[in-house]
Amino acid sequence: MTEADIKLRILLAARKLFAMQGYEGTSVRQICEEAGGNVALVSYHFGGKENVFYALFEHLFPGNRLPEFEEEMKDPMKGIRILIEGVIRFKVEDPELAAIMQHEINMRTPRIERIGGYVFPVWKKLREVLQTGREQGLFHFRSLDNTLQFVMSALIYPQCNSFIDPLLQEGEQSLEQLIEDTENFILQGLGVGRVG
Amino acid sequence: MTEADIKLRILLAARKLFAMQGYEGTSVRQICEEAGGNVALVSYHFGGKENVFYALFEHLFPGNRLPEFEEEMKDPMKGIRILIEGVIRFKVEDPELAAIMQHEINMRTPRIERIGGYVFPVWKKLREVLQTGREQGLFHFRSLDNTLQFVMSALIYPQCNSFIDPLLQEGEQSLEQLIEDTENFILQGLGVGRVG
DNA sequence: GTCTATAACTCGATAGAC
DNA sequence: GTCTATCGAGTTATAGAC
Repeated sequence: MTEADIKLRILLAARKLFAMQGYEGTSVRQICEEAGGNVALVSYHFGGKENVFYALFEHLFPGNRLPEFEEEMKDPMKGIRILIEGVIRFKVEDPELAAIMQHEINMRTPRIERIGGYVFPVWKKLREVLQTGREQGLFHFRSLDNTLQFVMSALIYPQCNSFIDPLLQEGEQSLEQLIEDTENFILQGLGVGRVG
Repeated sequence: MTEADIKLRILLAARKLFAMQGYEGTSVRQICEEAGGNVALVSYHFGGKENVFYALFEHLFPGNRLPEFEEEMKDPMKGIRILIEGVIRFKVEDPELAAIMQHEINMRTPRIERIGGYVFPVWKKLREVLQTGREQGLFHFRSLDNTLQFVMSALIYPQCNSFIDPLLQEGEQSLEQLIEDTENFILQGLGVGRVG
């Protein structure tokens, strides 16, 4: 068992447990047990529970790759599609980190400020795209603030709550179908294709 | 200080603290300190921390008044407007209880099942309204499951996160304006007025 | 690098005084 | 009805053995 092994296993164990129980609700003991190591390893490798948390974002959050799409973002239609697809893919591929973020934000935890540093660039870009799209006559809405929140909602919220599964009846669907439905709802909500 | 006084003060203190810190993150000691009473009063009046939690829903959740609108719900357009307005008003009038619910759902806490008993009737009604509206040719969408989640998202998520305030720029708005914007986005998203 | 043992703390709950 | 005092079980963190 090399150092990288146990460090990574601690990270993955922490992600799993933070997602299920929250940061406060998860003990260092639990993390190390899940990772197959000893209680003291968190202090030794990360210097405390808090640093394990931030290491998750440093290593596993894909929003850091946003600058790669700089060019496509200049076209609002391309831009909003890329953002929709990117956020949904993130949520499906790493539902645990997504749940952790949603929880931290909802609870306004003491870690929220540093989390903002990771996620704000994504939503700022979405805001720009909505703004540009309205200026070009593609999107139609009264309030940019509210619209930003509606679009964020449709991206963030669904599929994050197995809680509401009893209300659903259609069973499994493909990722592509989900992305298409989301695009349709959001673009219609933005009044794409509307006259005036 | 009568019994009702301290019981109510404990409830309000618990609501405030659960909203800020979550159920697990809030100690009985904190609740009693906030309520201006002693640690033992929770055990005495409620029989434990858990019963304080459920008492919040029993006494303060307005979704229990849903049956009053049975008649209006038969018209999908009236129905969806009532649900939109009702949910938004609840969130604005009792943001703490709303935050508690969002947190519990997000974390799939051990209390989630009983919470479902309070909130599922509301979302079941929304599902019915969407279904009926589609059958009547008013709404247009592929997946009822996904659409239900998009509408729920636009209702639940916005205004719940002061976290994203740094991304907003338009300042205060009236409740009526918020309801109107939400209605517009959702109804457009549902394809109201679309041909075919 | 990983462990055990333990210090120092906070938690929920309650017995018993008043 | 409300308090103090306390129990037992949990927590983070770390000193020191190996």
